[in-house]
Amino acid sequence: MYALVDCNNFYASCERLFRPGLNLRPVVVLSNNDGCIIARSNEAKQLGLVMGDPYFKKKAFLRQHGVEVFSSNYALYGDLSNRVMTVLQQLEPEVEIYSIDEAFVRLPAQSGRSSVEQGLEIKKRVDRWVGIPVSVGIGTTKTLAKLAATIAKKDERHNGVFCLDDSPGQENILSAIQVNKVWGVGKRSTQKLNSRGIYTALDLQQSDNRWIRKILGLSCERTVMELRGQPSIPLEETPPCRKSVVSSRSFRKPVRELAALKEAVSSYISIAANKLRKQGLVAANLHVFLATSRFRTDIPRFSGSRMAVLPQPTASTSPLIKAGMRELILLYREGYPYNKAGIMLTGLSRAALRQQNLFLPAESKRDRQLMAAVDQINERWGRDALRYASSGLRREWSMKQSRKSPAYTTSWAELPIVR
DNA sequence: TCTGGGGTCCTAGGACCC
DNA sequence: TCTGGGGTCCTAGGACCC
Repeated sequence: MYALVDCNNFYASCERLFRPGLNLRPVVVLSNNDGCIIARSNEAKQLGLVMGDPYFKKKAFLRQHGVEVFSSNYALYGDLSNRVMTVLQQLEPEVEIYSIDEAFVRLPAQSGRSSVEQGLEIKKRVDRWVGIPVSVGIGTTKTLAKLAATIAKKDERHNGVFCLDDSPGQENILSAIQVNKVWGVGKRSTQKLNSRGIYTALDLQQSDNRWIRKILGLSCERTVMELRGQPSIPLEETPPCRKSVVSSRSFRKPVRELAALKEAVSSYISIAANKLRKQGLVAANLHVFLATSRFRTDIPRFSGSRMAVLPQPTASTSPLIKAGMRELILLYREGYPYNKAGIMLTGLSRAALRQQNLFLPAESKRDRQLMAAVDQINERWGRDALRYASSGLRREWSMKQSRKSPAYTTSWAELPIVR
């Protein structure tokens, strides 16, 4: 059996962990730049707040209902996520970390306990050792486990653990689930399925899989097989090598000048290059992109991207910035109020196995040492302690985060004090 | 005034190879 | 009159996920 362990309202639960006074209060967490609501406690859900609601539209409502609002604090969420995953890995031999707040776990058959008992044990242990509430869904495939988890979360009779096995009642349960709730079935596929008379998870399970493949492709055919209890999406314990690294942000307010865009793009490149080095990778290509607001139809709009092929694969910040600046200048059009810029690194390979350029000198040892020194200093003193001048000093474009909680667990200066 | 960020996989079509 | 067959690689766009 597979279990999906899913942290309940993860970001909101993280914020509550160090503010237990908020435990029965409505809490929401905002996306970067304090843009949208991306996490809600159950109380906030009950107030009718929706995932993706723009903050500025709900500000008054939130104040009126005494909702506690947080900017996102990824240092905190990342650290608590690691703790949850560590507990799972101590408890079970096979764990796939699926996202920041979810993991698939294989439940061993010969444990002498039912799978629901094992699920309850997992839930109890995470609660006790980390303090984050989780739901556990169990099934013979990952897709069924995901589905079971939505039931575990919604229906309080199950104490947060639900098993969707092949018992006779399964059909009733599947027939009560809308097809768009199935993992892998999104908005577009739902439209196509609905127009062909398929509305529920049961309808999909009973469709002809060849026919589904013709209409919706291979991925959806796999989903059908999985709904029938036939594993078609394997557990991936060791994550495959990353294929791209992205760094992008919305600006605090629209930016028109090239100079400010250069600072932003330099900063994003610095962040991404550091990520590359941390994982022992190098990139062969750098993409730069630039866009005005998607939501303003009353002003001129522009969105575009350019790619540079680097002279040789690298993880050094300066050649990446050099290439990025060149592409940005070519991409930039004067007179637009840009609201977002970003970069993407692709063509990744392991630094140790990189393909050298026959006609260029290999990257020097000095260069590597410089990067290692920069990373070390920034690890110790914070991301921006030492940075390239091209990424700017005043950074008026930098994102808004007006309601951020302390980095309780990852910064000595911000440790909570117990009296 | 104000609407996030970071990923993956699949498919079709074009370019190219022998 | 008539113009093969079997491949690979790359890219862009679509769809999906959290």
